[in-house]
Amino acid sequence: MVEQADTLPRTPLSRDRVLRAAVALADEAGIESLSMRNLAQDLGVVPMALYKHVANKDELLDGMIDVVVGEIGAPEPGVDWKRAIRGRVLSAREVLRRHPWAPLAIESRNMATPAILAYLDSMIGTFRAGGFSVDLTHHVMHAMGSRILGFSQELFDADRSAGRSGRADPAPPTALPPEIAARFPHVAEIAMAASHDDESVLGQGCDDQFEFEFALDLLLDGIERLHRHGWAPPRRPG
Amino acid sequence: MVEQADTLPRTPLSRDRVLRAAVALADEAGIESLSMRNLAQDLGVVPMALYKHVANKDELLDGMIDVVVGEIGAPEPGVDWKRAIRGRVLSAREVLRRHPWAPLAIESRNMATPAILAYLDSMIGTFRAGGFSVDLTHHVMHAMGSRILGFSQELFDADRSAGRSGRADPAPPTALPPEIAARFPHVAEIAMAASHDDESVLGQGCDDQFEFEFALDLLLDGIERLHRHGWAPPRRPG
DNA sequence: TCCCTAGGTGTACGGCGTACACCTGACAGG
DNA sequence: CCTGTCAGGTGTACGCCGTACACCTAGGGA
Repeated sequence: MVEQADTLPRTPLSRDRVLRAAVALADEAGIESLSMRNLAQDLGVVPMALYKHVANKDELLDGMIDVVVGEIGAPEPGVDWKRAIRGRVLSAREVLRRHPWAPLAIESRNMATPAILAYLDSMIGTFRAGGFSVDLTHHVMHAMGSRILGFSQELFDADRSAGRSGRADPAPPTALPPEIAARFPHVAEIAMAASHDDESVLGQGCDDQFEFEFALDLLLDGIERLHRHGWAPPRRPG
Repeated sequence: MVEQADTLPRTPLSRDRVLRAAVALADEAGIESLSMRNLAQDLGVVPMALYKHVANKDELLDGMIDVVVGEIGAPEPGVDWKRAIRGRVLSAREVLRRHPWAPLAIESRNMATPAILAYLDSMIGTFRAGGFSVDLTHHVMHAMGSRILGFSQELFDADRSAGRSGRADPAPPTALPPEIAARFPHVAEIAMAASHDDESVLGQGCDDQFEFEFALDLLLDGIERLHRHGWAPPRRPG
């Protein structure tokens, strides 16, 4: 109770302060406790005040996701692609362990936030720099799914977004906006290649079924190999 | 408008009718339109009537998941493990394409529903019958994640449930209840093996980090092999 | 006949997101 | 110094949500 008279000016709200408080609240009390009202109370402010800094709760969630994804460190330079990807994914996982609500939040949204695009772009860049073709990079990104973000989930699964607003969702498959394509060149490259004939944006122009089977067979082949080579568990500390 | 006078007795409600109507509503209008009120209206009944058949909305969701998972066909008998798993997963995926809301619903819940356990048990049984050790089966199930249910997600990820109710969640790691163990012997076997020293139930007694890295390395090794062998895209129709 | 019970009803409560009108204090231009 | 503007915090209110609780009602066994 070091708080002095209520006349002293509280640090003024800002989008950043709102987002950080929201992340903290979700971390501590669980995502289901994150209501505009609770968040406002934490900030010592009336609920409607938040709407001067975020458009609505969905945008708040997007902002929170960006805060979290922004915590994932940059890739260590000068290492081979495999080590780079591995290290980055494990670091992403570490971040998400601090924000257990984040995976579900990420999955339940469109996930085209700037921070996520930047992260994916850098991941794609790592594969490309390792000599992967655009096609193989594309499939491999699908195969890793959200594991690339430290958990597991199909990225860009058209079905998922359909699940949120009925099967209709006749939103036109708008092409990647130019300013996005400019900022995330590797994402753009893959989006281009995937839309080779008619379709466009990620998740629309690429063959979901193909991607799924590609990942599935990659896993099954790996599993078969382990099996045939007589895989045995490493000694666990005991 | 073939409906006759409002005196004629509507088909009486039943848990099954409620669940099926809920699935239909979620399929058609999206999961976010599934409210007890909307569902009741669809059934020509007052909202509170539903509570005579489901305890609450969470239980309703669990029931819906079971309906969906129950739609996944049985494995075709007499084929090798790889073909069996592959076929079953693709059939699961097909089912989930009809219920796009289901993956998120499954992930957001505890997913210990009977139908899911039965499905997993049968999958585990397929691996075991193919000669996989208990350990390898365990890791491989983790590696496939929810892809085994036709989409992607870590099964039994302790972090995920923690995300729902704060980090506390001091729910005791209750051992697999005997009646469950009896009904799902393969699940029980893996749970047993995973709790070799002290911990118990799935997701508690197994080393999350180990499982994650196992899956990650399985993927990376597979990817590396594709890369080294000069993978090229199959000819696409067009 | 009477009562029990399964199952549908009606009302009400507290919480949610947020539209909209309002206030207020800092600051720029005259 | 006055005054208009406007960013940003406030208060009220609306329509949703899940669901507790008391109630009614029809059918069926004792």
